[in-house]
Amino acid sequence: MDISAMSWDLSPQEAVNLQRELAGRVSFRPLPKRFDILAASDIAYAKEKNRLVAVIVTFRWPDLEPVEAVHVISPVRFPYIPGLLSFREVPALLEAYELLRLPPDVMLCDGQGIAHPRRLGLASHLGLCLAIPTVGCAKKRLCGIHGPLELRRGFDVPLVMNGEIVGCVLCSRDGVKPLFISPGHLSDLETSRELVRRCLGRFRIPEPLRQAHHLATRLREQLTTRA
DNA sequence: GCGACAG
DNA sequence: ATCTTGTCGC
Repeated sequence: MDISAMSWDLSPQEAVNLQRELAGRVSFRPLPKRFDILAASDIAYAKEKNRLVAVIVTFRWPDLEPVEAVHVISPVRFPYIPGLLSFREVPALLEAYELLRLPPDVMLCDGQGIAHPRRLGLASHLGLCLAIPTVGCAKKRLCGIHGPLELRRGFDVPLVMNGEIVGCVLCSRDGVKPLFISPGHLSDLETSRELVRRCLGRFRIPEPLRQAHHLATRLREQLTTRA
């Protein structure tokens, strides 16, 4: 199957079948010890106009100095269905990716990696399409179970699915709701968690994702405020 | 049948 | 995610 020529106009059932097939192609390995560019992606929706803004921002690693930011605005053509988020967001992110002048070495995604019912969350799906390492960083749990977590910055507990550890639940700041970290593609449990830890600033959301989210929101405003 | 349910 | 007002806290 040729991922680059993939059709994105699928029925939910076809999407599920595709996920089952693609999940077997996800691979795991430690993220590179050293690399130059980290990317973070996010999407904002202009509900009224049925359009979305896909944003990718890149940073130098490990200092996190901004490098470039790109975005695309495109129509929403797949409904939100828990477990099928990637079919709604990945197509636009692939378009945005083409606009980057400097290809990133790793991408942080706003959603799950393999912590997914069929082990193919947004981060895994996107990483597979781009053939680059990705890490999933979600604000809520999709599936899996975990024990109690002490709400102190840096603390984490394993996220378990069917007896297997698929990620971790990480407290990014004292007293806040935890993040759900899982490997996307070409990454692993430990290096994914450490990458996110190194991206933590003074807010709950890791700084790169937070900036991508800010830009997406700002662009959505323009879309709503203008003609 | 009854919840749970990324963004 | 989006919509939406005031409000509690550092």
